[in-house]
Amino acid sequence: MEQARKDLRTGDQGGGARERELLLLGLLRKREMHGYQLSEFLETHLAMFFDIKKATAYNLLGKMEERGWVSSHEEQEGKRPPRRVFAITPEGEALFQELLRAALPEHRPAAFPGNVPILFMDALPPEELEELLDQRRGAIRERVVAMKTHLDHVSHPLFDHKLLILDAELEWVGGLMKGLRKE
Amino acid sequence: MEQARKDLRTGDQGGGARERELLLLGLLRKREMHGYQLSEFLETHLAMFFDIKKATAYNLLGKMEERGWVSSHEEQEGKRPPRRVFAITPEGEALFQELLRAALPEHRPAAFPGNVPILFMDALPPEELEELLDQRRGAIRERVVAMKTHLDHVSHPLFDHKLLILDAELEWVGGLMKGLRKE
DNA sequence: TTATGAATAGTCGGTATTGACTAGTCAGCT
DNA sequence: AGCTGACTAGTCAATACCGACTATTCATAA
Repeated sequence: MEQARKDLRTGDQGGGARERELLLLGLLRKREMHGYQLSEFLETHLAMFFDIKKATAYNLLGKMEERGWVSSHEEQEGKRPPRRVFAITPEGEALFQELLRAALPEHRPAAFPGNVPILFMDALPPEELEELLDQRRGAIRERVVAMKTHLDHVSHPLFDHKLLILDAELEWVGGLMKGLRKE
Repeated sequence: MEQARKDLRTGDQGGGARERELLLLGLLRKREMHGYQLSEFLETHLAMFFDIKKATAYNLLGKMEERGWVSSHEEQEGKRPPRRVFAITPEGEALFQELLRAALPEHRPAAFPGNVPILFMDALPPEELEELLDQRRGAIRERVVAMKTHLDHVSHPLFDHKLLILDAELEWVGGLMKGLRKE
């Protein structure tokens, strides 16, 4: 009897970095770009929301080209070093549509690694704890301010999202501190 | 002139998986445990909040032992395969204190990879988009329900946090849908 | 003109992380 | 007494990800 085909999903990642591909495809959809342009955009406009580094973008673009979702051609401008311009292919567009419709209705619970220390609050004396939590609140407030400064210029649902989340965290830390004082 | 010492931070990670170490140290602080026990605990009690897999836990424990923050000894129970019991050392306790005080006042902005598709909402016809967003709302609501069921039994600040975040996201998706209908 | 620094366009080596696998033990059923 | 599935206790190969580095060109100023 044959072994059931090894469920070897390696090299075809099991749904992990799916959004990153959606992101790159979506950006290439608006206009073709070279890798550097893409990663610049990621770092200057999207870094607040999503964390993809240059090297990762190049890596993904390479893989997506192998799979036929994007194509690339060299382009020379003056004497600058030649650059590879990436564009989305029809197969890429199809995948984009598919990924988009799959991702939109789903809810991926966010990770808050910053909350680990909350598990161990009881290891600190209450006064010190209160002081530290107050500092945390201050840090969140600073982010809100920084965010609102941006908001004057650009408005986007993702900004609103970030603000709502920050508000929620602010309220939460406040609640923690109140809880401390009562005991 | 000597080159300024290479800023080679490899092998001494630059503040990335810091929280994972704090987490493991904090758990070992309450009582010593063998690796399997630890990873069981992570998967059954903490998976909702933090995402560490078994293999990662073992890996970290190994490294932390090398560095002297935890110690381990073999233990045999009946005929079961022997297991390594990990305990925190005084140096580990000192590190724990340090990491805790460093992490508590900081705010690490959370990543929401699930929001990538929001960037490309305009690629879909409004009716379909509304339908998909409605499904997303449903998915969030289900999580709230699941969460509240838990809350009857255990109460913990981390639960409250999760609920506040879910509420915020619910409100946000609602807002998105309202925005759609107005145009 | 030549040094200095910023921008352009990427590559590469190394670590972190994990899915899948191994291998022994126990409990219950037949 | 033999079989099956669940539990225990980990290991390992393979990928994902990124910090740091290389190398070229352009702007500018001394």
